[in-house]
Amino acid sequence: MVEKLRIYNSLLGKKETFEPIEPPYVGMYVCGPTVYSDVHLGNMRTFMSFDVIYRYLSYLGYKVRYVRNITDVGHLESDADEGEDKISKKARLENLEPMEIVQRYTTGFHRLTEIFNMLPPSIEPAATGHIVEQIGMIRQLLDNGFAYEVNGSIYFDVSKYNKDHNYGKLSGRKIEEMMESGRDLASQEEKRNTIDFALWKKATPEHIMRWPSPWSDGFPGWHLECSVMGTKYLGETFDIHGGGLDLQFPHHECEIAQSVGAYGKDPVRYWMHTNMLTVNGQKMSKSLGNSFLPHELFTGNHPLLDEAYSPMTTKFFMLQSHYSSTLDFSNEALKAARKGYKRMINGLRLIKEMEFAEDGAERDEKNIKQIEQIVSMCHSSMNDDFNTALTIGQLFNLLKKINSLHTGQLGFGAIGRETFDKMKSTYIDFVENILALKEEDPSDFKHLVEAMVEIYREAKFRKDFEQVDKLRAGLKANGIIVKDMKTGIEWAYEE
RNA sequence: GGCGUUGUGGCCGAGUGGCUAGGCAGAGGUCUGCAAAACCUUUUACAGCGGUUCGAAUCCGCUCAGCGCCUCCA
Repeated sequence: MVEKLRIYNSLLGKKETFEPIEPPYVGMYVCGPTVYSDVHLGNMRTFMSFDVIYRYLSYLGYKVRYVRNITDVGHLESDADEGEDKISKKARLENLEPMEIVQRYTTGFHRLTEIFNMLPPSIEPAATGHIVEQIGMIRQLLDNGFAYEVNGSIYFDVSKYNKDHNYGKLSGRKIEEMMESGRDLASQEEKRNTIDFALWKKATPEHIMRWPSPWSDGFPGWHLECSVMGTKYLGETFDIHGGGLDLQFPHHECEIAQSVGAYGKDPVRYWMHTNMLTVNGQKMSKSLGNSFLPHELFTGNHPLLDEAYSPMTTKFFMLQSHYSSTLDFSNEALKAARKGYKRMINGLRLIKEMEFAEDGAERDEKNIKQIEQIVSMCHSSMNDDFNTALTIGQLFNLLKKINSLHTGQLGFGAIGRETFDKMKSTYIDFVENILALKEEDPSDFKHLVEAMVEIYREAKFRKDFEQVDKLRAGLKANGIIVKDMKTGIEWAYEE
């Protein structure tokens, strides 16, 4: 491709040409889920977006190491109710071991990624597996004078850091303003400034998840795990760091401060943030109670849903917007997406079966040029900050040509073998490998069998034995046997 | 309150200083035993008011409305 990949970098607030630090290698870190409850659809949107980004980077030939963590340290619910963390709270409610909670929801999350046809990341590190490294980073920050200890807890000294560095450069904040607007909460008494954040918290007696450290039995601060694991697996400076827009501040801002404070280097070249999924214009979130669980969507079992929507319909719906735009959920939009998805998949089935056949049609330069242009637009759309929405539009344009070819309205000879091959590989690559949409079988195949058996009954009644034999053979070939019994005609699985 | 961000046709949703986004829905047509699919054509746009410009929905200003972050959050 002539055109180069451009990425919107949150750090600069503009798109820039993507240049990896050490091509062809690319390091990408994405903040993964906190596994104390089911991930909801909004969470999945982010992971799905980065799955497509991962796939497209690979498609371009980059060797991507994709790290997506699992946050399994129960961080504090909020600064207000200090002492209890999300995971141990959930464990207490459900009468389970904290790690049982972690295991359950991690497994659930993994199932979902498969259902949505996502690739596993290269490395999926857990925060609890990196306590030693986190303690190490805290030591480094203490040595460098950016952290201080109070009663066994360690805090990051933001104002000291800000003397020589710019705390707030990612989220566009000014430290003075934040210090004024900081909230007056009990847990902040230990901090020198309200904007300081915890690197290590001493555990209260009832806190279940705890580890020994030089300062106290306790647990690491939330922001630390990403800094530590990103550095460990991708280096002190790596290419891409992604996550939901709601992590931009304070989480990502703190990550930058920690890395710069510890290693003196900016950790990330390109910061990418995915926007929120909304319901009736409001952010979907667990705390607002307006979140959809994926299975609620798949079953239609939710007060706001008219009916069920399949995983691929959902995925298509999400990919029809750009990752950096908010996307609002509605039944109408989902229904429209379902039709669009099916149209696109029908096209995939067609083109996969289609082979070039010289039919003597006259070469049609206009059509060739159109197809070439659409193909190149597919690439340039993705190159333009992974614009899946535009890309899908182009694929539909390509689909028109495919369908015309299929119905004979456009001759193979008109476009020639070369253009045909390009069209075919582009459509398949983009739908199947980049957007990663796949065919969904109609779930109730039993209805199909029942319909066949009904035709069998009628043929038998007519004594059309040729038809009867054909139907029986067809079913048997698919592992279904027809049973002609005195009491009636039934079917069963072949034993 | 501070900082952002968004406002596109019946719905969803891209995009852009002048060149058809696309999907869904609607209308007409081709094809067809019927139906569907497919293909072709097609209607209703860029929140409001000003400004810059040969030309703006696209840039600037103001107004209105929504949303997000500032607290755990993808």
